[in-house]
Amino acid sequence: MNAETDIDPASAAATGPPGSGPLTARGARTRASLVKAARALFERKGYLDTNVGDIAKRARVAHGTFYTYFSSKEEIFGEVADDLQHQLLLVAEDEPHLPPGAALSERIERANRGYLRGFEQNARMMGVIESVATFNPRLAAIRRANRRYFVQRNTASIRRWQDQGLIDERIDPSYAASALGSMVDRSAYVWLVLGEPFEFEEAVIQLTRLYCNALGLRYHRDDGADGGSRPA
Amino acid sequence: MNAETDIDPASAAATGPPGSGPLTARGARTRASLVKAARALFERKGYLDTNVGDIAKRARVAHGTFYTYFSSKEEIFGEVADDLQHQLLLVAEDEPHLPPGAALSERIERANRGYLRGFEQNARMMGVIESVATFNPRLAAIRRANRRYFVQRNTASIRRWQDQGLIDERIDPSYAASALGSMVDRSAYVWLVLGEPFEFEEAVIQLTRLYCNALGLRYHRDDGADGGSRPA
Amino acid sequence: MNAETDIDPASAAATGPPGSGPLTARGARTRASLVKAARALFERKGYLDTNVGDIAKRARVAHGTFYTYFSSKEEIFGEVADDLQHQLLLVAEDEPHLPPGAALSERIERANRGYLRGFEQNARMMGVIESVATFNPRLAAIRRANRRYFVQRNTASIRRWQDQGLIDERIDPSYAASALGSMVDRSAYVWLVLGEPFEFEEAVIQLTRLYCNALGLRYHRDDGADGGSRPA
Amino acid sequence: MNAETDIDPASAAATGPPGSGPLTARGARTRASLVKAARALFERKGYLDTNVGDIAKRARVAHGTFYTYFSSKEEIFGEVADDLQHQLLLVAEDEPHLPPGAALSERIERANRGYLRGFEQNARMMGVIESVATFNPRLAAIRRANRRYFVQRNTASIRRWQDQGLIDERIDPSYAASALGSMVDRSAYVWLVLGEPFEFEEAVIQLTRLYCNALGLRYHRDDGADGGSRPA
DNA sequence: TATGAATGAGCATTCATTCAT
DNA sequence: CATGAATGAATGCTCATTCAT
Repeated sequence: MNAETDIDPASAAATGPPGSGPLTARGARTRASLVKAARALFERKGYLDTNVGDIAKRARVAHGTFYTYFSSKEEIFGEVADDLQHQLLLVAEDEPHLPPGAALSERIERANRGYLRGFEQNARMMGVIESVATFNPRLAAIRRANRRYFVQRNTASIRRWQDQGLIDERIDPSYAASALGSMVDRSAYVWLVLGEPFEFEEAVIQLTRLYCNALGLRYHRDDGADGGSRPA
Repeated sequence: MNAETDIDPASAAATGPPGSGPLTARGARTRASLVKAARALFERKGYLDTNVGDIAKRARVAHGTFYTYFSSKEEIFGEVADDLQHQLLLVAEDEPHLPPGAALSERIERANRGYLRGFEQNARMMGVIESVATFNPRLAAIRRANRRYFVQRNTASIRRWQDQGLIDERIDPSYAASALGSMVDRSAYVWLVLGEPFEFEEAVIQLTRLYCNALGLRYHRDDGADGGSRPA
Repeated sequence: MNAETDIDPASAAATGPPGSGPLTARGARTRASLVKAARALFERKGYLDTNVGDIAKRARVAHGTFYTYFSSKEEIFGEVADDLQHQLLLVAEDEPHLPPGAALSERIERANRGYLRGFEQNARMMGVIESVATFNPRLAAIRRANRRYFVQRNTASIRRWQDQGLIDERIDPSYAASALGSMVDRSAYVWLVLGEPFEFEEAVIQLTRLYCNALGLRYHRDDGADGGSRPA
Repeated sequence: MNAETDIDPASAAATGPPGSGPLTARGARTRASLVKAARALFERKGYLDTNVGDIAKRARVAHGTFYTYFSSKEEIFGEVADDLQHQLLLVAEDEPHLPPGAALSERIERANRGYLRGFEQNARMMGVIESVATFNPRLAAIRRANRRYFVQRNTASIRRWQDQGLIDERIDPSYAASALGSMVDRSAYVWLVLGEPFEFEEAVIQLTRLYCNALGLRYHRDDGADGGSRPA
């Protein structure tokens, strides 16, 4: 639902010479160890303070070997970010499936939980990706495109719900999709990267409640109460 | 309302000798031109791509003169960010005042408009500040503290509104303050820094509607309708 | 980070090439010592085997200081080559002046002697310049332009001599200027750079004889003989 | 006549184990494709910008395979230069043979035409060889030896012609051989490598005229005129 | 023979900061 | 206060060559 952190999967695939080509088992091992080392260092020291020499050293290969597989620090960062994106999707899909007739609010809750869960498991790296996107034009562009995709998807959903009379008709779907996406995104960042204290399950519930309320959708948990979004 | 971008005003004042205030009028002028040059360059090229030499050159002073007034690039950046913070507050206060008995939703709308307005007038710099906060620990700490302050204030407000029976009682004030603050903050960033298309007034209205709805508060504009957050 | 390509209109104007700008006496000294060191190293080790670090070390300045005055190895090489060019002209002008009514052949001899003399005094560097011109497009372009200038000048002279009936009328002035220029140029290179054995005065005389003969011009030295370019 | 660009044929043959000749047909093919690829790249990008990896890639063999056949980039360059030398000689010999009693000037013209023709057909590579000879001591030494050989041969010819009373007796045979060789050599380079405009046949004629004139030898083309090298 | 992974020395360049004048 | 020269550590990247398979 909120995945503006995606790295365009195509970009990595399109990577030409250095990363492509046939790989022997040995080469695959070396490459993997470089990626692993890079991720560890990016997480610990951030993008700027990680240098290629460090990555190579940690992967126990010669400095020059790095360039057998990647043409720059930026490129290996893209790969790490890409890998992470896959993990995020997997985690989100791993959430227990809902019964066929599940309420809309339950589906929103599930999506929020999935997103937070994925973010939590990769919090350090998510923070670094966010950081890099603020000063690296290429990353920024990918992020923008990704965000656009998700916002459009959510815009369509919201519009459909409106047409079905499920939610507040005064809401503008695209603003709502954008702003509520920002809410979830940023909350995850604030809690998991900046370290603002929170409790996971409660966060999911509150986030979902705010989300549903905002749309004008009922959301009730564990009680028979109406749970209307208006007091009294 | 959303001002996690604040730079602690104390930080600049706390700096030691090299950053100490200028005494002569000439010194004041030099210092001001450095700050002005720095801001222009930070906006155009970002923090990383701006170097001290450029700042001095643009301010038409010798390279070394920079260090008469600032002990580092980081310090002058803090000052620029600080100046900007003042502007933001001034802009927010400049919003037309509401009549004494104005509705809560109107106050929220005013705050959102003020925040967006201020952000809009300094969008480039806001983007750069956000960026620097992602990789500079000192900036990040200041930002965290600032955000904490605003979230706590809003948490108190929300709690009070709950006590007064104005809003959804199932909402947790601190989560709501945090998440809704994130929504407004991040939306401003997405629209004004990342360039996602939006229209100012509509954005204010929609943001306010989502905000009020989320809290379970009525918000109606230009019509006599109930404006309840639930459809039908 | 990715904006080093920006050219700040103001800064560029103010900066100018690293080599320009105001120079204090100290700066002038440092710059001169860099140029001197560079020339010495270029002569001894050639262009490719001379690196910026060496130049700085020999000039007894920090590595980075080099870049206060020159933006690259290529640039300082250009300066050294330029200086040398001035020397060459000075040397050529230093040849004893001929009496007003001197014969054409004497003027050719004087020119050849002047050229060889200048080349001899800077033989090492002339060799290096020739070398660099073979693989550096910028140097090559300058050389081409330079050569064009001299060839055109000589073409004009030859044409004039032809009009005056002084030389072989079947000669094409531009081919002659080009080819005879090549002869003198290359001979100097072969003798003074490649080390092919020769004796200075004899070389001047023989070169001039071949030159005059080629043009169909009489050239006699120190004797009353006819000195016609044809035997018997 | 002018072939200072020769690469000593012995040099390649003298190379040790790594460069030893291929034994199998397959090896011969691999080796040949490496040489072909190398020549293509040297011509297109010059010596310095061509790297072993590129050569191997273009020859469609593994990087390491290169070293099965050549011990260094320098060595394969020597081989390419050597091959070219053979071509040059073949081209020169391919010039139509002269009748038994042909005039000296005709023989000179034929030699010049052959040299220019060969040079023209391999201009790019000739330029690269010239370039490499300026910074590679080994190539330079080979070139010097080669040039010495041709100059000596021409010196002997000129001396013989002098003894036969065919040419200017005041000419020093070795200076003349050297300088006139330089003239032809360098003219070919200037026209065909540096791109100075010229027309092939006219160039041959003018070069030959200058050459003959310089020696004090008659040279007339297509007319019964005397063609004396002196006006009037 | 062939492969292609691995090596690691080498180098130009940047830039925040210091310091002598 | 101002100047601008000087510093030198830091780092990404190249590429000829070796080596294990």
